Amino acid sequence: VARRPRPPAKRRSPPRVVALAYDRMGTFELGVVAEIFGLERPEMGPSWYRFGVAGVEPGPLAGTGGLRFVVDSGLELLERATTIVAPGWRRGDRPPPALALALRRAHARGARLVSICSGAFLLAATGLLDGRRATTHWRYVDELERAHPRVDVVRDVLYVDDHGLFTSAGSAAGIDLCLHLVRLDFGAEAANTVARRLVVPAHRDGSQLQYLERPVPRDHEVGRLSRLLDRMRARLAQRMTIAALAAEAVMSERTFIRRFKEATGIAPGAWLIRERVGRARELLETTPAAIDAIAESCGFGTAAALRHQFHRHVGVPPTTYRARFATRT
DNA sequence: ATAAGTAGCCGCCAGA
DNA sequence: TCTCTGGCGGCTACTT
Repeated sequence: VARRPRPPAKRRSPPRVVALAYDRMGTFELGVVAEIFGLERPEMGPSWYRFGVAGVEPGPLAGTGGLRFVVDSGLELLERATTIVAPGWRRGDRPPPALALALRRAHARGARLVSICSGAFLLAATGLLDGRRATTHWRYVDELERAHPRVDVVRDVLYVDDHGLFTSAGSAAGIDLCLHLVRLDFGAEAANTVARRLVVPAHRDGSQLQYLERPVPRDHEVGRLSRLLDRMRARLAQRMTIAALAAEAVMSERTFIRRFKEATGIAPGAWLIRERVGRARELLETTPAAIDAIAESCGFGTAAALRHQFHRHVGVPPTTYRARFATRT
C-alpha cells in the first residue's frame, strides 16, 4: 500500500511542456518557449522536456510580424501536460469555455500554469488567479487590476511564482521565468547551460531571489545562502577561503561547496572570480584608477591575476576594455 | 611565458 | 531502504 505514496519529482519521466497558440499571438513570446523547451538538447539526457504546441482556436493562426502558423494539435494536448504556457493573450477577450475548463483541470491536477506578458489575462480569466499574486507587462498592470480586481497584482518584478501559477512581465522576462522553471526541474547548473547557449546572462543570483516567492524547502536553503552571497559581494576585496566561508555558513567544507553549487550552478571559487571580474569591469568603465588599484579593490592579489582572469572571462585585456568602454569624460 | 606551490573542487564511501 | 552529510585522496587550475 505504501508502495508509492506520491509521484515524486525524482522519478525521471520527462516534464511535458505545452504552449498555447492563439490567433494574433506574440511570435516572439511563443519563440522563447519553443527555444527553451522545444529545442533538441541531447546533451541534457533522455529525461529532458517533451514539448508541444496546442492551437486553442481553429484555422491558421496569425502571429506578429505577418506570420501564419499551422498547428496540428488542439486542447487534447493539455490533458497530459505538466506545464502549460500562455505566451500572451488578447487582453480583452474571454477564453473559449473549453480552454478555461482545460486550464482549471490541469491546475487541479497539479500542472503548472505559466504566462508571459499579456498571458496573465488568460490565466486571470479562468479565476485561478483570484487571491493570488501575479504580474504582467508594466503597460498592462493597471488594466489587469481593473479587469480582475481579485488578483493581487505585483509590480516591478520579473516574475511571480504563487502555488504553481507563474506569471511574468514583459517578453524578455519570459526568458527569465522559463529559465527559472528549468532550474526547478533540472537544477541551477542545467539552467545556466541553457542560458549560456541562448547567450543571455545567467541569473545573477542575488537579484533573482527577490522574485522567488515560493516557500519551497530548497528555495529556503537558497535564501539562507543568498545572505551569505550578499555579504561576500560586500567584501570582494578581502581574501576568502572555503574554510572560512563554510564556517560562516555553519557547514562542513564539503557540504558548503555542494550546497553552493546547487544554489548558484557554479562552485564558490568560480563564483568569486566572476563577481570580481564584474566589479573590475565596473571600475574600469567608471573610474580612472590604475590597474593595480583596481586589482586590489576587487580582491585580486596582483595586477597579473586580474589581467589573466579578465582576459579569460571578458575576452579582451583590461586596458583595451577601458579604452573601448570607459564612460568617464 | 613557464614552472612550482597551493587551494579548490569533486568522486567516492562510510556513517547518520 | 533511502537521502544527506562530511572526511579523504587526488586531480585541476589559480596564483605567484
